[in-house]
Amino acid sequence: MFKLSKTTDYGIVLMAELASDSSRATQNARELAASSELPVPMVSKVLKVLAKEGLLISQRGSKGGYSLAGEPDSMPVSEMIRVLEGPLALTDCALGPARCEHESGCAVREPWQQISRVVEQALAGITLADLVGGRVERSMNEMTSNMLQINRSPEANRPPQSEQR
Amino acid sequence: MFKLSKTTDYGIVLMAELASDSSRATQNARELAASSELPVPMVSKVLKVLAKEGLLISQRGSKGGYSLAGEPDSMPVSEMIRVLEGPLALTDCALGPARCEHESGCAVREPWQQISRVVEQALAGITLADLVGGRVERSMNEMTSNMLQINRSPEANRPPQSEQR
DNA sequence: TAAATATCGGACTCTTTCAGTCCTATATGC
DNA sequence: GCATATAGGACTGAAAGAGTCCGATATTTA
Repeated sequence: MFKLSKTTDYGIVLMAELASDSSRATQNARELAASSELPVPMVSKVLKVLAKEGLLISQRGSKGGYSLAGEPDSMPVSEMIRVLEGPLALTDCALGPARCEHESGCAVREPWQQISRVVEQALAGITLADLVGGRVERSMNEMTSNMLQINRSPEANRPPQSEQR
Repeated sequence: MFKLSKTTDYGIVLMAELASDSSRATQNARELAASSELPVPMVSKVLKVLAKEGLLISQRGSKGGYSLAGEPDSMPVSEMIRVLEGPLALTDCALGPARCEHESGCAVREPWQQISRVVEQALAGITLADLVGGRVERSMNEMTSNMLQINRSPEANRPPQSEQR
């Protein structure tokens, strides 16, 4: 149905939970499960992934737990999605060349790659700080109107720049 | 893995196939399967959905087949995705209120709704004509830079964190 | 009218992914 | 040493995905 997995959903909720209460820099899985009203084993599983991928710092043993590995405003949503969900690609062939067996016949391969990249950039422009600060709505509306306005321009001259990452 | 289903992928390829060859306004499932190198039963299944949803016009009987229901430049990608994939919602709670059982506790519900909407708008800004005309890349790059510029508002000034492993 | 050709509307199967649980090993604080 | 955490798996049931197939209906052509 073109939606994120629950794992990713939970992961971002948990990150937001950690970011929203700076008085408790480190919280363990049980505490986070309680405050987010999510099942403990699932929370534990997600936190492990986030720690392994470097978005959280884990502390073992008694008095242990998890804390953010960086500042919320330097943690883009696209990064959380990437580590929990895998690389963003709207279709298989958007993952790169030689992924699609119908190379020659497919006319929409390159557009898909571009579109995937745009979605990723949109998600890269929103950080954890935006989520907990409620700043998303305003910037989103401006963003949207600008996007539509630009894409509705029928003819324009192509700037020969291609941005790769 | 946060990607579209093959059904949707096929559907857009088929729409593009129909849009790219205006000399044959109507093509049947077998012809479209041949030109797109996709299995016939699957192509047939997808075309049925697109016709039922009003994106294609179907003609039964001998000499029958499918044709576009409108002009390619008035067929946004978001619409094709919606009819084949269902309503776009990155998470369950983005589908609307009363979808999430953790209403009071969840701090990121509204941001998710906004983010979903932005992704949808991004996809609404690209039409079938863009796909077959290869116009996507140019407008996409402009769009992206504008989105990022806008979102980099007041206090959030930082280079995007790019974490490689 | 009869035959050939297409779509229409399902049901159906097989496979893969998802969501969630559970267990053992290891590290840490007191 | 013991209680408490995370680390890293394996494991299961449920659900969605991908693809096939069949009978019914509509249309063209001979």
